[in-house]
Amino acid sequence: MSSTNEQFISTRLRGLSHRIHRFFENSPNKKEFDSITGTHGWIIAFLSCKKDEDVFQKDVEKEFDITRATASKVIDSMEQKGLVRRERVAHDARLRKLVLTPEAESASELIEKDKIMLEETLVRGFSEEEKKLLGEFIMRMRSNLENKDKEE
Amino acid sequence: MSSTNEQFISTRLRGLSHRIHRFFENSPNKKEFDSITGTHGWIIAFLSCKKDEDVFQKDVEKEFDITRATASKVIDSMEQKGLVRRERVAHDARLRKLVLTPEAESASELIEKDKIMLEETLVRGFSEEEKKLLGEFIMRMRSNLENKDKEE
DNA sequence: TAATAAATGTTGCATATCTAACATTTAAGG
DNA sequence: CCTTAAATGTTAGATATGCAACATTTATTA
Repeated sequence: MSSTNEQFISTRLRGLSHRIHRFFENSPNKKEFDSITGTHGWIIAFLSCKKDEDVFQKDVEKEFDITRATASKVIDSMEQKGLVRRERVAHDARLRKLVLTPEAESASELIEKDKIMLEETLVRGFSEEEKKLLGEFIMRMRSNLENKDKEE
Repeated sequence: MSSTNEQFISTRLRGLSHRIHRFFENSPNKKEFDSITGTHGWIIAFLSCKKDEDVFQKDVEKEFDITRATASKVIDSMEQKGLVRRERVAHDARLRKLVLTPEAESASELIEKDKIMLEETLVRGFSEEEKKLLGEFIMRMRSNLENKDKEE
Protein backbone atom coordinates (compact mmCIF):
# COMPACT_ATOMS: atom_id res chain seq x y z
CA MET A 1 0.00 0.00 0.00
CA SER A 2 2.96 2.30 0.59
CA SER A 3 1.72 5.25 -1.42
CA THR A 4 3.88 7.67 0.50
CA ASN A 5 6.04 8.54 -2.43
CA GLU A 6 3.21 9.51 -4.71
CA GLN A 7 1.50 11.59 -2.03
CA PHE A 8 0.85 15.21 -2.72
CA ILE A 9 2.70 17.77 -0.70
CA SER A 10 -0.59 19.05 0.62
CA THR A 11 -1.52 15.63 1.97
CA ARG A 12 1.83 15.17 3.59
CA LEU A 13 1.71 18.59 5.18
CA ARG A 14 -1.65 17.96 6.72
CA GLY A 15 -0.50 14.62 8.06
CA LEU A 16 2.58 16.21 9.53
CA SER A 17 0.42 18.82 11.18
CA HIS A 18 -1.67 16.10 12.81
CA ARG A 19 1.48 14.50 14.07
CA ILE A 20 2.80 17.76 15.47
CA HIS A 21 -0.50 18.26 17.22
CA ARG A 22 -0.41 14.84 18.84
CA PHE A 23 3.21 15.18 19.81
CA PHE A 24 2.66 18.46 21.61
CA GLU A 25 -0.56 17.29 23.17
CA ASN A 26 1.37 14.50 24.86
CA SER A 27 4.37 16.53 25.93
CA PRO A 28 5.48 15.55 29.42
CA ASN A 29 5.47 18.98 31.04
CA LYS A 30 2.20 20.12 29.55
CA LYS A 31 0.56 16.93 30.72
CA GLU A 32 1.12 18.05 34.29
CA PHE A 33 -1.49 20.71 33.76
CA ASP A 34 -4.69 18.89 33.30
CA SER A 35 -6.78 21.71 31.99
CA ILE A 36 -4.27 23.13 29.53
CA THR A 37 -4.82 21.73 26.09
CA GLY A 38 -2.30 21.86 23.29
CA THR A 39 -3.82 24.91 21.71
CA HIS A 40 -4.01 26.64 25.07
CA GLY A 41 -0.34 25.87 25.50
CA TRP A 42 0.59 27.46 22.18
CA ILE A 43 -1.34 30.56 23.05
CA ILE A 44 0.09 30.81 26.55
CA ALA A 45 3.59 30.57 25.12
CA PHE A 46 2.75 33.22 22.55
CA LEU A 47 1.33 35.64 25.10
CA SER A 48 4.14 34.97 27.48
CA CYS A 49 6.83 35.95 24.99
CA LYS A 50 4.91 39.14 24.11
CA LYS A 51 4.58 40.26 27.70
CA ASP A 52 5.68 43.80 26.92
CA GLU A 53 3.26 44.39 24.08
CA ASP A 54 -0.49 44.56 23.85
CA VAL A 55 -1.79 41.38 22.26
CA PHE A 56 -5.32 41.21 20.91
CA GLN A 57 -7.33 38.36 19.52
CA LYS A 58 -6.58 39.40 15.99
CA ASP A 59 -2.90 38.84 16.73
CA VAL A 60 -3.63 35.30 17.85
CA GLU A 61 -5.54 34.69 14.63
CA LYS A 62 -2.59 35.80 12.58
CA GLU A 63 0.02 33.97 14.60
CA PHE A 64 -1.69 30.62 14.27
CA ASP A 65 -3.54 31.22 11.02
CA ILE A 66 -6.93 30.40 12.45
CA THR A 67 -10.20 32.14 11.77
CA ARG A 68 -11.74 34.82 13.91
CA ALA A 69 -14.42 32.47 15.15
CA THR A 70 -11.91 29.87 16.22
CA ALA A 71 -9.81 32.37 18.11
CA SER A 72 -12.88 33.68 19.85
CA LYS A 73 -13.90 30.23 21.03
CA VAL A 74 -10.50 29.04 22.10
CA ILE A 75 -10.01 32.16 24.15
CA ASP A 76 -13.48 31.71 25.60
CA SER A 77 -12.43 28.35 26.87
CA MET A 78 -9.14 29.68 28.22
CA GLU A 79 -10.98 32.44 30.02
CA GLN A 80 -13.40 29.99 31.57
CA LYS A 81 -10.51 27.95 32.84
CA GLY A 82 -8.89 31.00 34.34
CA LEU A 83 -5.89 31.06 32.03
CA VAL A 84 -6.44 34.43 30.43
CA ARG A 85 -8.41 37.64 30.87
CA ARG A 86 -9.92 39.92 28.23
CA GLU A 87 -9.33 43.58 28.95
CA ARG A 88 -10.73 46.59 27.19
CA VAL A 89 -8.38 49.28 26.01
CA ALA A 90 -9.05 52.98 25.95
CA HIS A 91 -8.25 53.83 22.37
CA ASP A 92 -10.43 51.31 20.55
CA ALA A 93 -13.61 49.75 21.87
CA ARG A 94 -13.46 46.87 19.43
CA LEU A 95 -10.29 45.39 20.83
CA ARG A 96 -9.88 42.88 23.60
CA LYS A 97 -6.42 42.80 25.08
CA LEU A 98 -5.38 39.37 26.28
CA VAL A 99 -3.59 39.02 29.60
CA LEU A 100 -2.34 35.81 31.15
CA THR A 101 -3.47 35.01 34.67
CA PRO A 102 -0.88 34.16 37.32
CA GLU A 103 -1.70 30.45 36.92
CA ALA A 104 -0.99 30.55 33.22
CA GLU A 105 2.11 32.62 33.85
CA SER A 106 3.46 30.05 36.21
CA ALA A 107 2.82 27.24 33.76
CA SER A 108 4.33 29.07 30.84
CA GLU A 109 7.93 28.22 31.57
CA LEU A 110 7.36 24.48 31.48
CA ILE A 111 5.16 24.76 28.44
CA GLU A 112 7.83 26.74 26.69
CA LYS A 113 10.18 23.83 27.32
CA ASP A 114 7.76 21.45 25.63
CA LYS A 115 7.54 23.77 22.68
CA ILE A 116 11.30 23.89 22.35
CA MET A 117 11.56 20.14 22.68
CA LEU A 118 9.02 19.72 19.91
CA GLU A 119 10.89 22.14 17.69
CA GLU A 120 14.22 20.47 18.32
CA THR A 121 12.79 17.05 17.66
CA LEU A 122 11.06 18.20 14.50
CA VAL A 123 14.15 19.56 12.79
CA ARG A 124 16.68 17.21 14.30
CA GLY A 125 19.40 16.52 11.79
CA PHE A 126 18.67 19.66 9.78
CA SER A 127 21.57 21.99 9.11
CA GLU A 128 21.11 25.68 9.70
CA GLU A 129 20.92 26.16 5.98
CA GLU A 130 18.26 23.51 5.62
CA LYS A 131 16.20 25.04 8.40
CA LYS A 132 16.39 28.38 6.72
CA LEU A 133 15.38 26.90 3.40
CA LEU A 134 12.51 25.03 4.98
CA GLY A 135 11.25 28.20 6.59
CA GLU A 136 11.34 29.93 3.23
CA PHE A 137 9.50 27.09 1.54
CA ILE A 138 6.74 27.30 4.11
CA MET A 139 6.39 31.03 3.65
CA ARG A 140 6.26 30.68 -0.09
CA MET A 141 3.52 28.06 0.09
CA ARG A 142 1.61 30.16 2.53
CA SER A 143 1.77 33.13 0.27
CA ASN A 144 0.86 31.05 -2.77
CA LEU A 145 -2.41 30.06 -1.14
CA GLU A 146 -3.06 33.55 0.10
CA ASN A 147 -2.73 35.15 -3.30
CA LYS A 148 -4.95 32.55 -4.87
CA ASP A 149 -7.57 33.26 -2.22
CA LYS A 150 -7.59 36.95 -2.92
CA GLU A 151 -7.63 36.48 -6.66
CA GLU A 152 -11.16 35.08 -6.61
CA MET B 1 3.43 42.59 15.80
CA SER B 2 4.87 40.80 12.79
CA SER B 3 6.47 37.91 14.64
CA THR B 4 6.50 35.76 11.55
CA ASN B 5 10.22 35.58 11.30
CA GLU B 6 10.76 34.31 14.82
CA GLN B 7 8.00 31.73 14.53
CA PHE B 8 8.89 28.13 15.12
CA ILE B 9 8.66 25.76 12.20
CA SER B 10 6.04 23.78 14.06
CA THR B 11 3.81 26.82 14.40
CA ARG B 12 4.19 27.73 10.78
CA LEU B 13 3.43 24.22 9.66
CA ARG B 14 0.25 24.09 11.63
CA GLY B 15 -0.84 27.42 10.25
CA LEU B 16 -0.11 26.28 6.74
CA SER B 17 -2.17 23.19 7.35
CA HIS B 18 -5.13 25.30 8.41
CA ARG B 19 -4.74 27.30 5.27
CA ILE B 20 -4.61 24.22 3.08
CA HIS B 21 -7.73 22.95 4.78
CA ARG B 22 -9.65 26.17 4.14
CA PHE B 23 -8.44 26.38 0.58
CA PHE B 24 -9.61 22.90 -0.29
CA GLU B 25 -12.84 23.28 1.62
CA ASN B 26 -13.69 26.21 -0.65
CA SER B 27 -12.62 24.67 -3.92
CA PRO B 28 -15.07 25.43 -6.69
CA ASN B 29 -15.78 21.91 -7.90
CA LYS B 30 -16.10 20.37 -4.49
CA LYS B 31 -18.52 23.09 -3.50
CA GLU B 32 -20.95 21.72 -6.05
CA PHE B 33 -21.41 18.69 -3.84
CA ASP B 34 -23.09 19.95 -0.77
CA SER B 35 -22.62 16.93 1.40
CA ILE B 36 -19.00 16.24 0.56
CA THR B 37 -16.73 17.88 3.08
CA GLY B 38 -13.03 18.49 2.57
CA THR B 39 -11.99 15.39 4.41
CA HIS B 40 -14.53 13.32 2.52
CA GLY B 41 -13.06 14.69 -0.67
CA TRP B 42 -9.54 13.64 0.24
CA ILE B 43 -10.72 10.16 1.08
CA ILE B 44 -12.78 9.83 -2.07
CA ALA B 45 -9.78 10.82 -4.15
CA PHE B 46 -7.62 8.34 -2.28
CA LEU B 47 -10.03 5.47 -2.75
CA SER B 48 -10.60 6.39 -6.33
CA CYS B 49 -6.94 6.15 -7.26
CA LYS B 50 -6.67 2.78 -5.49
CA LYS B 51 -9.58 1.28 -7.31
CA ASP B 52 -7.70 -1.91 -8.09
CA GLU B 53 -6.56 -2.64 -4.58
CA ASP B 54 -8.34 -3.46 -1.36
CA VAL B 55 -8.32 -0.41 0.88
CA PHE B 56 -9.14 -0.73 4.55
CA GLN B 57 -9.60 1.83 7.25
CA LYS B 58 -6.09 1.30 8.50
CA ASP B 59 -4.83 2.45 5.11
CA VAL B 60 -6.79 5.65 5.42
CA GLU B 61 -5.29 6.23 8.84
CA LYS B 62 -1.82 5.87 7.45
CA GLU B 63 -2.43 7.93 4.35
CA PHE B 64 -3.68 10.93 6.26
CA ASP B 65 -1.88 10.34 9.53
CA ILE B 66 -5.01 10.40 11.60
CA THR B 67 -5.90 8.18 14.52
CA ARG B 68 -7.99 5.07 14.36
CA ALA B 69 -10.88 6.77 16.10
CA THR B 70 -10.89 9.64 13.66
CA ALA B 71 -10.85 7.39 10.64
CA SER B 72 -13.69 5.37 12.06
CA LYS B 73 -15.81 8.44 12.60
CA VAL B 74 -15.11 10.11 9.31
CA ILE B 75 -15.97 6.94 7.46
CA ASP B 76 -19.10 6.61 9.55
CA SER B 77 -20.21 9.94 8.28
CA MET B 78 -19.32 9.11 4.71
CA GLU B 79 -21.27 5.89 4.97
CA GLN B 80 -24.29 7.70 6.34
CA LYS B 81 -24.16 10.08 3.43
CA GLY B 82 -23.96 7.23 0.98
CA LEU B 83 -20.45 7.94 -0.23
CA VAL B 84 -18.81 4.71 0.81
CA ARG B 85 -19.65 1.18 1.90
CA ARG B 86 -17.86 -1.05 4.40
CA GLU B 87 -17.48 -4.60 3.17
CA ARG B 88 -16.23 -7.62 5.01
CA VAL B 89 -13.49 -9.70 3.48
CA ALA B 90 -13.12 -13.44 3.75
CA HIS B 91 -9.58 -13.77 4.98
CA ASP B 92 -9.70 -11.50 8.03
CA ALA B 93 -12.78 -10.70 10.05
CA ARG B 94 -11.24 -7.60 11.57
CA LEU B 95 -10.97 -5.73 8.33
CA ARG B 96 -13.49 -3.46 6.67
CA LYS B 97 -12.88 -2.91 3.01
CA LEU B 98 -13.91 0.49 1.78
CA VAL B 99 -15.76 0.82 -1.51
CA LEU B 100 -16.95 4.01 -3.11
CA THR B 101 -20.60 4.24 -4.06
CA PRO B 102 -21.56 5.30 -7.59
CA GLU B 103 -22.35 8.81 -6.34
CA ALA B 104 -18.90 9.21 -4.87
CA GLU B 105 -17.37 7.70 -7.97
CA SER B 106 -19.06 10.19 -10.17
CA ALA B 107 -17.91 13.08 -8.02
CA SER B 108 -14.36 11.86 -7.79
CA GLU B 109 -13.18 13.27 -11.08
CA LEU B 110 -14.10 16.84 -10.22
CA ILE B 111 -12.72 16.48 -6.73
CA GLU B 112 -9.48 15.23 -8.14
CA LYS B 113 -9.30 18.42 -10.17
CA ASP B 114 -9.63 20.47 -7.01
CA LYS B 115 -6.90 18.48 -5.41
CA ILE B 116 -4.60 19.08 -8.34
CA MET B 117 -5.41 22.76 -8.37
CA LEU B 118 -4.57 22.98 -4.70
CA GLU B 119 -1.31 21.18 -5.24
CA GLU B 120 -0.35 23.37 -8.17
CA THR B 121 -1.18 26.51 -6.28
CA LEU B 122 0.69 25.38 -3.22
CA VAL B 123 4.01 24.79 -4.93
CA ARG B 124 3.69 27.40 -7.64
CA GLY B 125 7.10 28.83 -8.40
CA PHE B 126 8.93 25.83 -7.00
CA SER B 127 11.47 24.15 -9.25
CA GLU B 128 11.42 20.39 -9.57
CA GLU B 129 14.46 20.26 -7.38
CA GLU B 130 12.85 22.40 -4.72
CA LYS B 131 9.75 20.24 -4.73
CA LYS B 132 11.85 17.17 -4.27
CA LEU B 133 13.76 18.78 -1.44
CA LEU B 134 10.57 19.91 0.23
CA GLY B 135 9.16 16.42 0.06
CA GLU B 136 12.29 15.08 1.69
CA PHE B 137 12.17 17.69 4.42
CA ILE B 138 8.63 16.72 5.25
CA MET B 139 9.48 13.06 5.41
CA ARG B 140 12.43 13.74 7.65
CA MET B 141 10.34 15.78 10.06
CA ARG B 142 7.69 13.13 10.09
CA SER B 143 10.18 10.46 10.91
CA ASN B 144 11.82 12.63 13.57
CA LEU B 145 8.56 12.85 15.46
CA GLU B 146 7.79 9.20 14.96
CA ASN B 147 11.07 8.03 16.40
CA LYS B 148 10.71 10.27 19.38
CA ASP B 149 7.26 8.84 19.98
CA LYS B 150 8.50 5.30 20.00
CA GLU B 151 11.48 6.09 22.15
CA GLU B 152 9.34 6.75 25.22
C1' DT C 1 -3.13 -26.14 22.50
C1' DA C 2 -3.76 -22.49 25.89
C1' DA C 3 -2.34 -18.03 27.27
C1' DT C 4 -0.83 -13.80 25.82
C1' DA C 5 0.16 -10.18 22.67
C1' DA C 6 -0.83 -7.54 18.52
C1' DA C 7 -3.95 -5.70 15.02
C1' DT C 8 -8.26 -3.67 13.70
C1' DG C 9 -12.25 -1.27 14.55
C1' DT C 10 -15.88 1.20 17.62
C1' DT C 11 -17.84 4.29 21.18
C1' DG C 12 -18.01 8.14 24.66
C1' DC C 13 -16.59 12.36 25.63
C1' DA C 14 -13.76 16.54 24.94
C1' DT C 15 -11.55 20.07 22.06
C1' DA C 16 -10.51 22.51 17.65
C1' DT C 17 -11.82 24.26 13.55
C1' DC C 18 -14.68 26.04 9.93
C1' DT C 19 -18.51 28.96 7.47
C1' DA C 20 -22.17 32.08 7.76
C1' DA C 21 -24.59 35.55 9.84
C1' DC C 22 -24.59 39.04 13.12
C1' DA C 23 -23.23 43.25 16.22
C1' DT C 24 -20.34 46.92 17.38
C1' DT C 25 -16.97 50.30 16.55
C1' DT C 26 -13.79 52.91 13.82
C1' DA C 27 -12.10 54.77 9.39
C1' DA C 28 -12.89 56.87 4.81
C1' DG C 29 -15.13 59.54 1.32
C1' DG C 30 -18.60 62.48 -0.25
C1' DC D 1 -21.47 65.71 9.13
C1' DC D 2 -23.40 61.48 7.03
C1' DT D 3 -23.04 57.44 4.66
C1' DT D 4 -20.65 53.60 3.63
C1' DA D 5 -16.86 50.49 4.10
C1' DA D 6 -13.52 48.11 6.97
C1' DA D 7 -11.99 46.04 11.29
C1' DT D 8 -12.88 43.38 15.36
C1' DG D 9 -15.32 40.25 17.92
C1' DT D 10 -19.34 36.92 18.90
C1' DT D 11 -22.73 33.16 18.26
C1' DA D 12 -24.93 29.04 16.10
C1' DG D 13 -24.40 24.90 13.98
C1' DA D 14 -21.52 21.60 11.68
C1' DT D 15 -17.31 18.67 10.96
C1' DA D 16 -12.72 16.94 12.36
C1' DT D 17 -9.63 15.33 15.55
C1' DG D 18 -7.93 13.35 19.64
C1' DC D 19 -7.52 10.13 23.95
C1' DA D 20 -9.08 6.42 26.66
C1' DA D 21 -11.42 2.38 27.13
C1' DC D 22 -13.48 -1.33 25.01
C1' DA D 23 -14.55 -5.51 21.77
C1' DT D 24 -13.27 -8.70 18.41
C1' DT D 25 -10.17 -11.30 15.75
C1' DT D 26 -5.66 -12.94 14.47
C1' DA D 27 -0.81 -14.00 15.49
C1' DT D 28 2.81 -15.54 18.82
C1' DT D 29 4.76 -18.17 22.04
C1' DA D 30 5.36 -21.05 25.84
